[in-house]
Amino acid sequence: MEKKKFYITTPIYYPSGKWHIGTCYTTIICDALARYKRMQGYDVFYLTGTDEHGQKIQKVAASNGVEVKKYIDGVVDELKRLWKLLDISYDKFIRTTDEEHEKAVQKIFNKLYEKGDIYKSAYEGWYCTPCEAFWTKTQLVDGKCPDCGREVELTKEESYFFRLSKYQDRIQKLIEDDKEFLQPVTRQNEMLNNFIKPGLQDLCVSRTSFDWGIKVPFDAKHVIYVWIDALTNYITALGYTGDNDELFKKYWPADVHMMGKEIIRFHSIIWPAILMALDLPLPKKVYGHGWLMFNNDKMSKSKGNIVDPFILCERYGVDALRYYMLREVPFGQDGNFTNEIFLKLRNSDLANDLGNLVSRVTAMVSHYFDGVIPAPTDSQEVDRQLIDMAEKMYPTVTSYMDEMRAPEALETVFKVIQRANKYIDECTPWILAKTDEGKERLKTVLYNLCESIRMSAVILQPFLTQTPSKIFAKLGIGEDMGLTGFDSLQKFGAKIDGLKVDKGEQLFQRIDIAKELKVMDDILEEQLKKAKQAKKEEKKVENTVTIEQIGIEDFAKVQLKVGKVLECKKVEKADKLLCSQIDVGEETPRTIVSGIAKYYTPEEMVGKQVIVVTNLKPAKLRGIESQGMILCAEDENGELALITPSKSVKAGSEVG
RNA sequence: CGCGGGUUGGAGCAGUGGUAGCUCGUCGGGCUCAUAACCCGAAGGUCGUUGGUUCGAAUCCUUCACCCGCAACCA
Repeated sequence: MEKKKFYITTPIYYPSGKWHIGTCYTTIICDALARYKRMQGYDVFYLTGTDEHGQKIQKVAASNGVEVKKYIDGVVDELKRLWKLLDISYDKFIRTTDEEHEKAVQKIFNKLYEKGDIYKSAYEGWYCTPCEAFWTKTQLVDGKCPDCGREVELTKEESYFFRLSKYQDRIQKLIEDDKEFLQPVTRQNEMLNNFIKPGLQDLCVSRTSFDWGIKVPFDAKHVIYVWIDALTNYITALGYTGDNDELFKKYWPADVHMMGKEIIRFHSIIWPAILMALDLPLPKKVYGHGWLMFNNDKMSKSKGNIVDPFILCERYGVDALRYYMLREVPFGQDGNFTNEIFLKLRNSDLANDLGNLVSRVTAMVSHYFDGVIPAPTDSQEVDRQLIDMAEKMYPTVTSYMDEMRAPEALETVFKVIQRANKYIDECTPWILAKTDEGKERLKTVLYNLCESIRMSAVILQPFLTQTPSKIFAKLGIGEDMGLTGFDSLQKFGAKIDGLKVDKGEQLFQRIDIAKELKVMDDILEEQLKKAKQAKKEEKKVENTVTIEQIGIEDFAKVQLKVGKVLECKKVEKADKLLCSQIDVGEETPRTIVSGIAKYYTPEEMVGKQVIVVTNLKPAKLRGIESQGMILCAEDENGELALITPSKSVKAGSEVG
């Protein structure tokens, strides 16, 4: 009989900067799932890769003064090194710059074009410059902007569009009817209410504003935009439209697309629509997991609040990191990463519970039976509980893993490990060892312990990649003995007696948490400094490269005046906007809307002197016309600070 | 009233109508095989607020407050 297949994917990552621990999270979950399924006998295909096109990459590479492909190659090499370090068992690593992929994307684009699902059009809209909005003819009121009532301009910009609207009904039905498709369920309503029900717009799938991408096959001016370029990797990686599409025939549709919650929208709406247009089966599941926060703050490259996974692995081991990721982030919710919890978890679960259990058991086998695992002789009621738990472990873990609940799966295993520790106390081997009668009983006790450890190690293999084999080595179990596969978990009582244990080194050294925390803080601080430095450099480059010098006559075009805030209130339904009445020395005060509500309260604003750009074209913001702009300084974190004259100056005074 | 989620012992969470539970931390005890580990016990909560339904509400309905996502907005 042919093996059942299992196709699992991570998103393809964007190589615009350094890799961090959040990137590892998705990939490690997928890896555990992939390994789990392999051990269950599935024919698994695990895909990951990188999304390498787009304007941003082009820019980043330019600011580093490197050729684009060269720059990406460097970052991708680093990523592959990271996956190697973390024992990621992917079957294929796809890059959107792979020739195969590029060809396939062009074919797909063609196909959709021929079918009529991609069409060339223009933003044949009437553009209202102040509102920065396109309107269709029917939306116009008396031929003018429905928002601000001003003249609009007929603008045309050519683009290719994907007929997403055509698939609206099918997508809605998919999400409403197939409860398995989008997980977790809470996301289903979010998608339906926010995006699908309001109506899906056709999607612009080409750009002319940059050229780092795959060309539209029949119109070289246009570059294919991310939707069709990136999402299709899941099928092009299998050879779809290629010379050899055996993999595609075998593995598609995907069993799981795993991803962070920020991109489920694209995977649950756009991607299925593309597949529908191609007449291909849809993936069985799109799973959006939560984010891994760092100290309850969103991880971000620019903030520099990232823990370098290379450092973590080096200092504390791959398994410690894998364990954290798989154990700590609950189903469908955000998890939190802190150095302290990381170290505590490593100490308590891995060192104290698991490591120490293995130590004490192997030590006893060595002391009392010359290192040879004894055969069990009798069975008592106390043994029952331990054996029961060990036997139930595999079915329980399986049912959790089927729902992708690694935290609960691991919890199940560690319950057995804890039970084994308790079992030792209940049986008091050190007392048994003192009498002949006791020693007979001790054989059974130690056998039971060794067998529990073996079973736990077997089941831990998809999660931890180093520890289980170390445990097998300690128990004298070789790979070819048939004692390390899932089939050996059906029954407690494998033939391990007679094997020679080797106490060897501790599995996990305990860590002095206070001391290590300090070390990590220092490392982090170092990183922060570097991040800031890098940011500065970037700014410098920007300033010298992209900002051209202007003459005084250009500057004179901008009219700046001192204004005094008379009134200020929040703009309803907008959490960034404040609306102020500002006296700039004119007859009536001006109404100015600014995006500073996060940093200033209306009360604070009143009475303040500010610098106002007075000859800026008015713009309508949230329905209020803003007649100018208040100047603010913005730091690298995006924090805003008002610019104020250092002395009180008459309202309306010129600035310049 | 844009959509959705949340508010439970010091911390992090589980618990959808019937004696309030888990992990960590704290305190006390036990043990010595083991990595100062392991095992046992205790303290600690009027389950955000208001009103209601019910024999009975953390759980259902209602009021308000605060927090967090997403969306919008950010000249």
